[in-house]
Amino acid sequence: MNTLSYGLLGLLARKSCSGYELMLQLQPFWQAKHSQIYPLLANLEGEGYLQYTRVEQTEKPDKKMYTITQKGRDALQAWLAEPASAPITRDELFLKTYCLWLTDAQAAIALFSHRISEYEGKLATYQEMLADLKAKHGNTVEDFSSPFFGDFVLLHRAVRSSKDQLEWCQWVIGLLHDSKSSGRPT
Amino acid sequence: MNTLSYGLLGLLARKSCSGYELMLQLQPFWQAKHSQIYPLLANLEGEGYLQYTRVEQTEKPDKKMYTITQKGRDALQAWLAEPASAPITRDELFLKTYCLWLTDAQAAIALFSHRISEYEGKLATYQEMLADLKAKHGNTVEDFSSPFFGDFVLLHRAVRSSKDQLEWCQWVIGLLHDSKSSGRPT
DNA sequence: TTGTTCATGTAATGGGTTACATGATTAG
DNA sequence: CTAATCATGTAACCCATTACATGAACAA
Repeated sequence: MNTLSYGLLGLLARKSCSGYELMLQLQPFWQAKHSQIYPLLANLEGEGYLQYTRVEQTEKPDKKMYTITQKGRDALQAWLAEPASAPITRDELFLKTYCLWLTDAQAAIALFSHRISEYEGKLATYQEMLADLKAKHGNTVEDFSSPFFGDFVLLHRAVRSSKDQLEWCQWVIGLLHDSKSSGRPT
Repeated sequence: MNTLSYGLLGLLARKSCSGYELMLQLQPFWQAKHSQIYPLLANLEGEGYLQYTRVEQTEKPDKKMYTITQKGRDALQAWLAEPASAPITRDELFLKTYCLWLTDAQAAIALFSHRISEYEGKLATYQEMLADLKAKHGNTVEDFSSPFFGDFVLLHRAVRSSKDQLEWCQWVIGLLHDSKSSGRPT
């Protein structure tokens, strides 16, 4: 059982979903393509952690609705009791930053500007999601026995780290401008 | 050519190193085991991006010192001109946070406390590294044509995001305490 | 008519970890 | 005596992405 499998169980512990829906819900906090999810679901079903029923739809393809079993819930509980392993971050921008001295100021600024425009969009999305959550479940988000508590703190994390990354990029660009004008007079 | 290969070229553009040294230097910003690095180095050497000489040592095993070639430098330059792809983060704590409602307050607090103690150590390490860098190269760190500029901004990033993660964990623990005492009176 | 959403799957390939393998020196 | 550091490599496996495959509805 790998981490993504537990992630799928965690989503299904809230409500039954199709593989496609699971993929969409998972996106913000764990990247995974459908080609990885479908085989895992089949496997989890084979091992008795999930069950599914085929739902026929008109005007849309049929889908498989997966439901967690008691065995699945037990496995989730056991996993939750263990400490989370350290996060893995792989950011190409870190490696490029390490090589900045090999390039010129314009190219360097372009690298960080590109990252800024990427993250401005992400930040806006997370902020909207957080506002929606507060509007709909404002009274329950701070009660940790509600599933919305998890959503609430995760969205806070996403907003926070997006802002942090943006600020860092802007700070670096500022340094690059200073270095360009004072360090190398025309 | 994958991202890690460019990372290795980036390290070797500063100074010649053995595979073992590359592995150690890479750790803080890109996780990679020696079993991944050695074959990549052999491949880069075969393609003409690197050269190596065997260095015999007394009291220590022999090592291969790799040096970047002009072809390697050209490849690095071309890679630097392209925008960095979006970072990938996989944090098991996110998935467990999503499932917090399934567990009790003590277990939840334990999860975040564990993460805090992990990151307190990391933060201290990064802060030390940054202090050392400033002590040794204080005058050059803000000149982007110096390799120390890259080190400087990367260490800033590491310190920043460690702090951000710690603050988030502490904030969540605060909410968990509040929820425990006010939401569920004894 | 071209692209997007919904919906599921398999196959091939690439990226990354764990385990296997060796061997000397040094610190606890 | 055991573990860690230095030093290199291979093999097996797992995890993840890209590409292949199908097909209907709907919007630009």
